[in-house]
Amino acid sequence: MSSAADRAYAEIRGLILAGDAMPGTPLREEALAGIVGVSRTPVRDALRRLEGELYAVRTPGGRLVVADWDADDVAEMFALRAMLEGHAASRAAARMTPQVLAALRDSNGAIEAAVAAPVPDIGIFLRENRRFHDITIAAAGSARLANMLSALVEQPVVRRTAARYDRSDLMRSVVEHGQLVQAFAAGDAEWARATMAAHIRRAFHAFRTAI
Amino acid sequence: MSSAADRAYAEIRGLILAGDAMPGTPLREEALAGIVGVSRTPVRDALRRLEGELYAVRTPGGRLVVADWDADDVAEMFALRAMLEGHAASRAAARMTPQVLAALRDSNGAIEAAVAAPVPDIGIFLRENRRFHDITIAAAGSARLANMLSALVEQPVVRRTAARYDRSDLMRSVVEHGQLVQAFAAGDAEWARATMAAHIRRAFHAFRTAI
DNA sequence: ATCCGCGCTATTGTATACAAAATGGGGCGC
DNA sequence: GCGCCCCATTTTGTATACAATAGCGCGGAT
Repeated sequence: MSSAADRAYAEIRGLILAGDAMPGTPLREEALAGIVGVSRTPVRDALRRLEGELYAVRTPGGRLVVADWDADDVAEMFALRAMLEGHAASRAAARMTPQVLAALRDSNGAIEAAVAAPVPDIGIFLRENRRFHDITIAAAGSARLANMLSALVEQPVVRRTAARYDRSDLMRSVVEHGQLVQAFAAGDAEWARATMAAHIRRAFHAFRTAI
Repeated sequence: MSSAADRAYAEIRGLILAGDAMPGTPLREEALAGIVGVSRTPVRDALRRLEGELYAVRTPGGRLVVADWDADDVAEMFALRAMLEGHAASRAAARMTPQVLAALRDSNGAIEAAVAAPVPDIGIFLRENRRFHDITIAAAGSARLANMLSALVEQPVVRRTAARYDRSDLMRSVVEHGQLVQAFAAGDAEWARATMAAHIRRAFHAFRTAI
């Protein structure tokens, strides 16, 4: 895979998500090339991807600036994610295999262990939470769906939310994942869909109160 | 906007959708550059966009080939479109204005006229149908939603379906659009969502029987 | 005869040079 | 003083040259 373009993508995306590049900040190719340490060509590739994922928007004159995520857009992202990931859960339930089910149980077990520790390990929680959802999306068996969701799963948003969770909040995630596993085990697509949608909408409201 | 890159995008996309480039056909940058009459640089831009929209997929070695749309993927596209465009209709209903409503009525009036003509004009039908849906998506006021739907609205798929419509099929679209307008006029988001979802799922089955 | 390894070729990735276009500022006219 | 137009500078778009890498075929050994 293309190393320079990928590094540029990751680094510029990082700048945006970390808040180092505020909304409205112009994304100048040459300046970014200097920062990343590559030429303009891979930077352009990265910017085009970021534009496609709406991390950047184009001014009338063709210049790119960091996109502004207002509260409405965040709400819309959660709504879309609830819909699409609910759909993914539905498909996954219909295609569930013992191996995938075991992987999901393993992931949720790791989350539970991290939460049950004397000092809950947020790092493990985030990593395994991500893995749980990735496994579900992969189990849905739709490349298109996975592609759409990839632009929607904002790890930093999840992180900021999780950082403020107390133990009972974290445990609620474990319980909800457990409910999802039950729905998957039963092969009940609608149960899985509804549970996933509820899980994500709860996360949305946790996020809202967190900020 | 960038003329060469856009022409390359449109032309390569056209090759894929027209069936001139069958699934699995390698998309070689230099060859495409020759066809379009530009250099590799804008062709690369176009290919990256097409890759993001899953018109092309990447082989393990980094080469791009035309993606294969099997029946399952088409079904999934319609399912996603029903979900997302239903959501768009819901949002549009909540944000409806007299101006947008008038534009939608105007569009559907044009469709009805085209269908009612002694020889139904499929060209006008397709153009105005597209406009009707575009107005709805724009009225939803979500750039992210519009962005996702743009990769999902396969005009050629619609075209192949519409080409086999008889007058009663075409008229059914007019009726369904009329129902949507009613839901919009009432500002009933859930009515609009359900009507749009039903409209698209009917189109899906029309497509299935057409092929 | 088949399988492995080597090297060649085709293809993509990256850098740079050049062209075109847009923004911003300064000066001119009203 | 205000507004507008034009030019300089900055920034993006495109082309080309070069580098790296994957694929593939050939030849040899077992």
